[in-house]
This record gives sequence, C-alpha cells and structure tokens, in this order.
Amino acid sequence: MKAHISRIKDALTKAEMIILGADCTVNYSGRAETFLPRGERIIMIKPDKTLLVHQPEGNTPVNYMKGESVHELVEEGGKLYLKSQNQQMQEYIDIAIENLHFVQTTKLTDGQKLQLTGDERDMADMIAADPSIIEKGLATVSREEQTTYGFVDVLCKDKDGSLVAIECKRYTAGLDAVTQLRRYVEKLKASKGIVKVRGIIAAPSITDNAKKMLADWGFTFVAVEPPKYKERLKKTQKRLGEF
Amino acid sequence: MKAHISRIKDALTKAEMIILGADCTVNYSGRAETFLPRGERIIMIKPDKTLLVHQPEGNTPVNYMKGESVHELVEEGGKLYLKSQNQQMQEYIDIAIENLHFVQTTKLTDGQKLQLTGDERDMADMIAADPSIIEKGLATVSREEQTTYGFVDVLCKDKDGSLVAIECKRYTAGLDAVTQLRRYVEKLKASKGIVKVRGIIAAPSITDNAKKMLADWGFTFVAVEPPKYKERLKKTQKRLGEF
DNA sequence: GGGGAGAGATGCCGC
DNA sequence: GCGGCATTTCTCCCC
Repeated sequence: MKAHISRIKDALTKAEMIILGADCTVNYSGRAETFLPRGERIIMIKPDKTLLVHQPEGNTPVNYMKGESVHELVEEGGKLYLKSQNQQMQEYIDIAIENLHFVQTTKLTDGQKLQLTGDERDMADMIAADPSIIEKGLATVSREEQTTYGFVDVLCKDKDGSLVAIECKRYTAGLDAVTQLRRYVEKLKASKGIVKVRGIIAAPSITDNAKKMLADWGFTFVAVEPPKYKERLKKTQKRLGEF
Repeated sequence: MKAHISRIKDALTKAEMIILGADCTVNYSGRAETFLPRGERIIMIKPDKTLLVHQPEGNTPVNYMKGESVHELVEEGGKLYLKSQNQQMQEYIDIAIENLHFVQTTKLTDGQKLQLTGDERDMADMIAADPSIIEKGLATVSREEQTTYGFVDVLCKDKDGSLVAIECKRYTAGLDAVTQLRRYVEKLKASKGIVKVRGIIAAPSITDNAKKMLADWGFTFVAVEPPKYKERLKKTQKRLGEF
C-alpha cells in the first residue's frame, strides 16, 4: 500500500498517466451533485490532469473532472482518499478508496490528432460543391451564411432565382431540424426583404412529426446519404457481391 | 509478448476489464471514417465489450466502440492487431499495436448506479411545486405536457386564467430554447383552439440574440438558478462568511 | 423500438 | 470569451 501511494504521488508530480483499479465510493459537487455507492471501478488521471472514473459498463465515465484540475492523495483516519478540485469550474470530487487493487503509471507520448471524414461539414461541402444532388438547377450562393439567428448550412438559388436554405443532418431529421430551418428562412426573408425563401432539409431520413411540421411551413425534405457512411460495410458487400 | 497476448485473450473470454498501454495506430469505419496516426494511448476493453481509446489529453475517448462489440487479437505478418466490430451498428475498429507497454486485466464487481441531483428535471420539479418562483399567481397544470411537436416542461395557468408554457434550462438559454418554446406554444394554441398562450423561459441567463427572438414572439424570460448548483461552493463561502 | 430532449454534456469554430 | 451548433454524440424516458 505504501508503495502504491508513493508511486501515485510521484506520477502526479511527473504528469504521467495513472490508472487505478479500486473499490471506492465517489462524491461529486459542482454543476450538480452526485453520489456513487461503493463498487469496483477504474480511475484514470491523465497527464493533463483530466480525471475519469469508469464502471465496468457503458461508454461514458460515471464521474469525471476536466483537465487542469488538482488531484491530491490523502490519508485520513487510516483511510485513503483521492481529492480533486477544479478551480475554474468550482467543482470537487472526493473518492474514498476502500481497496486499491492495482496501480499502473506510465509516461505517454502522443502528439497526434484524429483525422475524421464523413461529418456534417463534409456533407454540407458535398452539397455545396454539387447542389444538383438536392435539386436540378440549384446553384450554390454560400456556405454557413450568417444570420443573427444562426447560420444556414448551404444557401442556394433555384432555377427561378428564389433563395433556397438547406439544412443538413447526418441522421434522421427531427423537430429541432425543422425549427432551425424555419428560423433561418424567416430571418433571411426579414433581413433581405424577400417574400419567397424556400427551405429544404437534406438528411438520410426524417421523423413523421418533423415531416408534418415541414409541410406546415411549406418546406421540403430531400433524402441524402452522408458521405463515407458505413464505407467499409459497402466495400465488404461489394466484395461479397463479386463472387 | 506471448504472455501478454494469452493474458488478453483469456481476459476477453472471461469478460474481465482489460487495460493496455500501447504505441498504436487506429482506424475506424462506421458512421464516419477516422484515422489516428501512431502514438501512445490507453486502450480499455470493458466487461460489457465497450472499447475506449484514450490519448494523454482530453475528456473524451479519441476512438470507441459500443458495448456488445466483438474483439479479436490477431497476429498478422509478425504484427499485433486488435480488431473490433459491432454487428448492430456495422462499425469497425482496427488497432495496429506497434508496442505493448503494459497489460492490466481485472475482474470488476459493481452493481451501483450514480445518484444525481440538480439536473433539469429537478429544476422543473422545483418550479412545478412552487410556480410563484416564476410569477405571482401562477398555478401548475401539468409536468411534461405532451404535444405532437414535443413536450412542455411545466404548464401553468396565470392569475387571469391564461395558459403559460414554461421551458427550463439549467444554463444560459440560447436560440434553440426560444424555438422550442415557440413550437410548444403554437401547438398548444392549435390543439386547444386558444388564442392566447404565454411562453416563459426559466434559466439562469439568456443570450442577447435569444432575448431578441423572445421579444419578437412576445415571450418573456425569468432568471432562475438551478437547484444544487455549486452547492459545495456555497457551503464553503457560507462557512468562510461566518468568520 | 422510435421519438424527443437533456447532459455535471464536450468540442469546434467563428466573431 | 461568448455564441451557435455538431457529436462516430450518449443516455434517459415516454409513447
């Protein structure tokens, strides 16, 4: 135990990655208040002082603290506590460690950034580059046209010269997508003093309610698949199809 | 190395928590496509088959895979790969492991759930229990009143008998909060055939643009602090104030 | 299981 | 720094 403690303290000063397997209870106080009764979890303290507490299940950490937090390992009344606080956010975490199963510390070297393709930006770029995907005769006017009530993903003119605001969604468009579009169309009408501005939602699909609301406002939906979506699956299927 | 590999494979079959420190490159294909060049990271495979890849910085995993994924450790051409796939989501991750710094496996027992107070639900409950916080003479009609275009956080009647829709936000209300409120108010008017329905946003603060849009629609803003917000800080300040 | 909305959201980009 | 918005969002809850 003594060896564990000194190893953690040493790693904290050296800004090494620290990973603990611990039987513990967790209290958080800050933007809200949480309590996690005793159980076995993984505690991770990153070189940038991010703290993560992970349960055996689920994607998201059950408790966490932003980078630049201050962590301290203290012994009080024969018990071990990990006390963390973030001055900026005025947040606090106290972890009462009942049992320390293992301690792993390591220096990590990694300056790489994730390269991602196929997000909403790519989808909007794809449409802006060739708006005929949406409708014949469309011509792109601008990308991310600013209005005081937010920005339009892709702004086009149709073959009749009417402005067309296009809102892109990578997933099923819901009510929020329609209200967003509506906001932009209204603001465009007001700011430019035009009566007719069309609105289009470009997404792979749309919910029934959103479709109704879209109809209420005279907008339309165009089914568009986001780029790079399940690319590997498509390749696999193609390969299978070749045989 | 051989010992590492067999330990990982064994832990996978036993559904133990697996944590690797590895120099690796990561490819993901599914809802999008990502590539992460070589660097040192922490790889975590949970008992429920969630996969997380963490860089030395930041709160969120750089790559991940939902639970119920299938993970396989394979050696190809003298190199070690961790190949994961999720059948449901049609997603794939390949991790090329250049160097395995450490392997940690452990059985984790934890059936506990996080207990949280101070979220939006608590805030809405607080207002519903005593709507005079918002305005004198208000009486609560319902919580989460359903409309086809979404549900109203708190529905009240004012001293004149007019319906009042209240939208709660724990943080600074933005444009989206106003459009949400607008949606509900319009739907309430339509479904109940009433001309006058008031709209109120209850939040600690509101952005300038949202305030303008609120005014455009004849709605109002009431400043309300969410419950339990920075509770510990308040306690500390109170204690300090005593001296 | 889909839809709607919050999250102790986080992170990114633009003004 | 605030604001507006996407996220491989995730997660919960209600229909």
